[in-house]
Amino acid sequence: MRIGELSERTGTPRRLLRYYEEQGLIAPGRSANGYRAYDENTVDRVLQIRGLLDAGLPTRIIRQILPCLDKPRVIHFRDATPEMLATLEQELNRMTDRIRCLTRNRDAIAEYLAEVSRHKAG
Amino acid sequence: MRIGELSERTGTPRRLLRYYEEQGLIAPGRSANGYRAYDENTVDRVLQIRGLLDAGLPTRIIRQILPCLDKPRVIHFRDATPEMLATLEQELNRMTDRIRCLTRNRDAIAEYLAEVSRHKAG
DNA sequence: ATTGACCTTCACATCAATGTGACGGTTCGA
DNA sequence: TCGAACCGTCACATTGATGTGAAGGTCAAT
Repeated sequence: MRIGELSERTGTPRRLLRYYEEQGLIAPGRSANGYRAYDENTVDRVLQIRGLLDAGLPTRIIRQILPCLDKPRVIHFRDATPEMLATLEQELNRMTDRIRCLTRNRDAIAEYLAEVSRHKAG
Repeated sequence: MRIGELSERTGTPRRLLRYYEEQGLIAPGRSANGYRAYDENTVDRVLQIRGLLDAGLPTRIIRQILPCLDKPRVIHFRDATPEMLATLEQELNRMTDRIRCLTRNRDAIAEYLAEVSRHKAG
């Protein structure tokens, strides 16, 4: 598919699709006329990228973790350098921290809303 | 305490502590000489702010949700306008989305690391 | 063949979070 | 009283993610 369709299907401005490519997050082919050619699973990948960006990860990190998330999992042991593994472990920890923080605060908001609605009902 | 101590105890540059204040996230008093005076629980508040920022929330949103998270919970019903409640609910949903995304990807990284280490061991 | 809806690259603009440093006042200990 | 280590404001710079628009190529339908 071309960039317009991908943009529509992912709700992502074309500008950003090109930006993600520039950042090495996606790598579309090119058709004869020079247009970018995306395959079907790029849709999911873009959504995944956007989710991670929205969760505070910078493109630099996303670029590093994306290859580990491909299904079916194929491990390129060239890439699995000790530094890379250390980075991954560190990011994994940061993600866990984020999850904790988000969960705690989300639950607090939920409690607040529950209490407000209890008040209105009571 | 003054800004230096708060900075050290939260690992946050002074510049940012002033920025958070400018954004209405913290509101220190002032001592006679004009120095900012923070009380003890500002430490936790700053850590909470940093966590939320790191998880992708903008200061604008953090400013809105912080008052709902104060313990002990005191609901200022002036603030609980329908629009405010709608915003909170929406942010709650976005946070849930983020948690889902982070959890999924974190688990995938964990699996990847497990597989690599299985390979090294095997 | 022209129009309109695509696509391309390039470049400058914006916004939020953060870095950095200038310049000056305060406090405290040697 | 001097210097070091704080603090204050102000302001300009940077970085990453994004907005926007110009100038031009491609292609399908009329």
